[in-house]
Amino acid sequence: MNEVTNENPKLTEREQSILHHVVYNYIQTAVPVGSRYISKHLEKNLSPASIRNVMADLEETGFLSHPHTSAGRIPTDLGYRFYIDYLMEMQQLGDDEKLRIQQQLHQTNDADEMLRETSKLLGKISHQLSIVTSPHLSSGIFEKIELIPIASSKLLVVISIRTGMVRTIILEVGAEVPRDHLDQVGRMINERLAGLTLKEIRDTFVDRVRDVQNEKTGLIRLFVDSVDQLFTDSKEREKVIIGGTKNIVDQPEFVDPKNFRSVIELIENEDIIVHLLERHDESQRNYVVTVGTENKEETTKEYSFVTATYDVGGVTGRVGIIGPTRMNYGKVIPLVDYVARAIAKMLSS
Amino acid sequence: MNEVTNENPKLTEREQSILHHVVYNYIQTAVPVGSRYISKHLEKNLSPASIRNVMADLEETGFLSHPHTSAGRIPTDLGYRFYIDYLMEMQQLGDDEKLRIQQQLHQTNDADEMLRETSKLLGKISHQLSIVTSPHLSSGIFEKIELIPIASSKLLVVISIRTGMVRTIILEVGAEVPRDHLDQVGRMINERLAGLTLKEIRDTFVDRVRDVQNEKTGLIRLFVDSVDQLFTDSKEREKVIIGGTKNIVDQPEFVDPKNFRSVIELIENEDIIVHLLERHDESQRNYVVTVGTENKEETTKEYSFVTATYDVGGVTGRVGIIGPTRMNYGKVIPLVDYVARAIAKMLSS
DNA sequence: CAGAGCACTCATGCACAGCGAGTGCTTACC
DNA sequence: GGTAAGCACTCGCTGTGCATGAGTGCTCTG
Repeated sequence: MNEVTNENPKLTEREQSILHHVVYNYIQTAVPVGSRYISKHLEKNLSPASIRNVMADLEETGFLSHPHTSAGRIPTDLGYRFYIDYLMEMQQLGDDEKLRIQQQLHQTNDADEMLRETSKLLGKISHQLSIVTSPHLSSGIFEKIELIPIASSKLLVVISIRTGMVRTIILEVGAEVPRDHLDQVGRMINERLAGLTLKEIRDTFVDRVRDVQNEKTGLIRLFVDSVDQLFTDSKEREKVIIGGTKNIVDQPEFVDPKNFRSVIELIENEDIIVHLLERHDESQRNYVVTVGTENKEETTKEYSFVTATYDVGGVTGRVGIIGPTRMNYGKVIPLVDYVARAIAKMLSS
Repeated sequence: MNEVTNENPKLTEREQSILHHVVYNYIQTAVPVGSRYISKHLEKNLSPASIRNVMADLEETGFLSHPHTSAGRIPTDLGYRFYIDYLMEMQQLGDDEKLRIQQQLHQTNDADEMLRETSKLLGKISHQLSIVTSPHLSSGIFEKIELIPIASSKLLVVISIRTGMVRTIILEVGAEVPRDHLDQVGRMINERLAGLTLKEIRDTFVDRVRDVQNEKTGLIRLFVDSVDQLFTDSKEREKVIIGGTKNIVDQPEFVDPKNFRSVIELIENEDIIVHLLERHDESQRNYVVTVGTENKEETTKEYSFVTATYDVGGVTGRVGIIGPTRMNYGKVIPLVDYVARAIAKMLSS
């Protein structure tokens, strides 16, 4: 754990080594780490005083800080960032953990429940809060629509996505629409929307049916009005599964009830999380880590997010964990990454 | 608030009056109440010493206790029970609160979201944890079934309930089944199950289709095998919506992190709550209150539950709140009751 | 530039005292 | 016999003072 793994721009080797130790130890113990301690554990023998000099430099550069005069140093968000990018070694995932994850995934074949349970497990293994979003259907490709009358004024709309997912919505229709007319409208929609993604449909549906907009039963008009409801996964708005609250409160940061509040705030306010996940989604890389203030939100400025995308034929979702910035990134990142791949594999089979 | 509202068996009028004061004040302040305080506020002038005597009696009978020698008295579960049954006055619900509830209910027409938001509001108004269960379909009456092929090996089953609710399930069928055969099977099932509740169907489906069990495509066999999945509301198992965590942590009992843990335990372990709600369901009365140890569960022995049923044409669900035994029953009970009625009205329209 | 020495700063823990709320008990009164 | 007054006692809570120790910053020397 002491080698510097990657090349990097700004810091001398000694500075890096000491920063590494500070971050590593602080992550393990949650106690500010002092010069004496590092002096003892550093392979290269340096006196505490020398180390203090380096530390002071690192503090000036913005990688470290200390809570009060006579306390050890703790990493700043910038310090964590440097640690993650250049110093940290990924920890291999244990075989037993892999096994637990696989078992959990195969325990049920209800996708929703699978995600929920996996979320719980993720929380348990990482001792953090875990988040899982249901697959976004937006980028899924439309296969076909079916219209089934189920009561005089109710219409069941079934939309199939190419990967095999299905979405059903109930619409209120003004008056009863004859079966053959329904079939006819259905056929027409199927022809016009074939091969598009749901997102494309949302954006262009009005144009695509403009010529038939005034069709007699008002059905097309109803569809136009409900296009958001129909082609937006209702789950997208709210369905972020949060689990593992029990685990995160064991973290030493939560002896202070103030932090307690903030985590509950986070759990209740799913919007914040959804918002942040969207930003993660824009990234190209497979997994994304944001540290503390890097997520602009005030509420989350003391938390880090590690998320990864799972992709099932264009339909994607996210899994990840949330925890105090002082988190074991080296362990959590491979874990999240592994779970994401496992879910993708599971869902595509 | 000082009149004794109901007749009751065991206690003298003075004892009741004092018990009333102790419980009432403790609910308001969360501070053990002493004899001196009561002496000052009691309309009938009694010295602290006399009140202490009565209190000692009440303690012996099991209605009061005190945490340590030099502290005031706090009610036991039994004390709360007596208070609820005989002493308490119901508080009228404020017009503004009624308004907020009505507004919330009409904000969306998605039933699930409506319940979720109402739960949040209930938590906010009561400053407690709120629980809402989705309607149990079990006692709903089957209206019709429809079978729609959506992919070569997938079948969408749509089950309508008389009150207008609809449940959709996707089944994997071994091989493709021709459309006309599907229709034929659908018609048959519709005939045989008409007018039954889902629960009855679950219990007797096998018998009702025994004669056609070996029909060529294996469709009936598939239905028999999946009867639980088809006719049990998937939501029944898990769908209890818990909201208002943010509010309950403001309660003074949660300055102790130990209690914090227990409430999180409760939230994560929905099973416990579901289990308790089942017990509440058996009650005949419209609303049910259980205090502390009255719910046998170890985890909930410091919490009280107030729940009420909402009933939409035989399909029922529960709404309620959970909080420390020291809760404002006089306010919470009418609130829960009102919300239950409002939801029922909302859903049946 | 490394390291030793030293003064200084704080957080933490502990013991101790004082306060005040409240009780229980005894005794006196009507 | 119920009511009240007096008094000693208990116990939690708070504030203070003090010792401890970890850790720093700075300076000076090799």
